[in-house]
Amino acid sequence: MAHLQPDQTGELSGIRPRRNNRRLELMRAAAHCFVAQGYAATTMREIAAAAGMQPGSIYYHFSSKLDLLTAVHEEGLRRITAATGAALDRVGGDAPPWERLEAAACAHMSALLEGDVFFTAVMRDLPDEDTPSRERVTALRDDYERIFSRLLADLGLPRDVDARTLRLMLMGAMNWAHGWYRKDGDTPDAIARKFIRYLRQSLSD
Amino acid sequence: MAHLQPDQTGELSGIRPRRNNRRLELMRAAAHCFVAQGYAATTMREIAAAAGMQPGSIYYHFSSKLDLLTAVHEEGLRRITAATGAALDRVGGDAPPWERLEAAACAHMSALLEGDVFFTAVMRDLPDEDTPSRERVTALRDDYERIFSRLLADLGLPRDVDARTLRLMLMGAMNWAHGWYRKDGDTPDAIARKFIRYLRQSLSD
DNA sequence: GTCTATACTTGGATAGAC
DNA sequence: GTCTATCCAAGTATAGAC
Repeated sequence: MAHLQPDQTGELSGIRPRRNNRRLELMRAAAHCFVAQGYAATTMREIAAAAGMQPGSIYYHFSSKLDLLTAVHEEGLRRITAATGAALDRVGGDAPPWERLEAAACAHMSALLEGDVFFTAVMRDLPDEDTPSRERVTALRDDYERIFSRLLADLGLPRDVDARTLRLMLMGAMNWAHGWYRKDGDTPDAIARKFIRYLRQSLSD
Repeated sequence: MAHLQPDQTGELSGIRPRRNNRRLELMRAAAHCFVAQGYAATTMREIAAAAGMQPGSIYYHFSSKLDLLTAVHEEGLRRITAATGAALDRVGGDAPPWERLEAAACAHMSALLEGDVFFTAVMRDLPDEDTPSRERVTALRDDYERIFSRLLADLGLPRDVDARTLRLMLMGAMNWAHGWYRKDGDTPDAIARKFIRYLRQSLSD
């Protein structure tokens, strides 16, 4: 009871930030590889090299490659949920609904395109192998998407607008951007604001 | 000269539809595997089994796994370009621009979600390995995307709308749909029409 | 054109020293 | 907690018969 729930990474919660230090480095190295080449194409040797350790050493921290992928996804989803929530807190609960949606979209795009690799890894390839751990990841995904569901519900959309399809449309547009985003073009925020603007006028009544 | 350009698949052009018959079956089997699991996770043995042949037999038709992927992508891009072009012909060159865009979006979504697997394989994972063949695939991709660029240019958008970002937004929304589409929900056409509608009013000036 | 058989390489994972 | 060494399975690709 004294320690609450010891966080798996020791980073988000701020509790015990130094313990299991290499575990998080390992996850970050893996996330980089997964983003660059995809999960299946990434080898444990590559991950080990990226983390500056020997392949065998990975298995002290993770029981399998799939276990490592799961950890990366959980971390990524936890972070993106926290980042978007923080952005919403910053803009305030009584800000206009479209402004709140824009804030969330900006947070999502910044995280996906310029933030930590954990976010990006989540969107690159979801673990399609049927594993017990997949349920947890799916649950976290659902939690995150619910943020956007609520924001859309608050817009007071016209009755002939299907909020679910609209949400999937927006999320698809955002997530696909990691395939074409270039650092010398629009910033993630600018892209997000354009997306919202292109939807806004037609639907705000 | 008599045969014009002998088509690589013998299917699209209508010339010599029976020759190299198994080659196309093989490509289709491979496309199925690539869509289901991704390129890297797919093995030559699986492809062979799906095509009803022995692993070694593949190499009579294709020199490598990457060669097979390239062929699948080229075929998919050739087909989606043809299908979208045909849909535009059907709706007519002097139809209203938004109607033409809708027709193209419907063709794209139908192809991606319910059409031949070749289309879908193209969107699942692009060949990121640097290979000479990648240039050809990229060129075909560019050709296809140019169709949408032209359609958007014809809309006569307000000056403060960035046509490129709008195109990428729409393409992202569409391509991401293959991750959430269910046969018991909206049809591909219905989804495409919603997407277009949610963009239309705000932007038609 | 397809098969069988197999060469050769790479990958995930383990064992045990330190 | 990390390393070295290694096992074993699985992968791509080839050779040659039919």
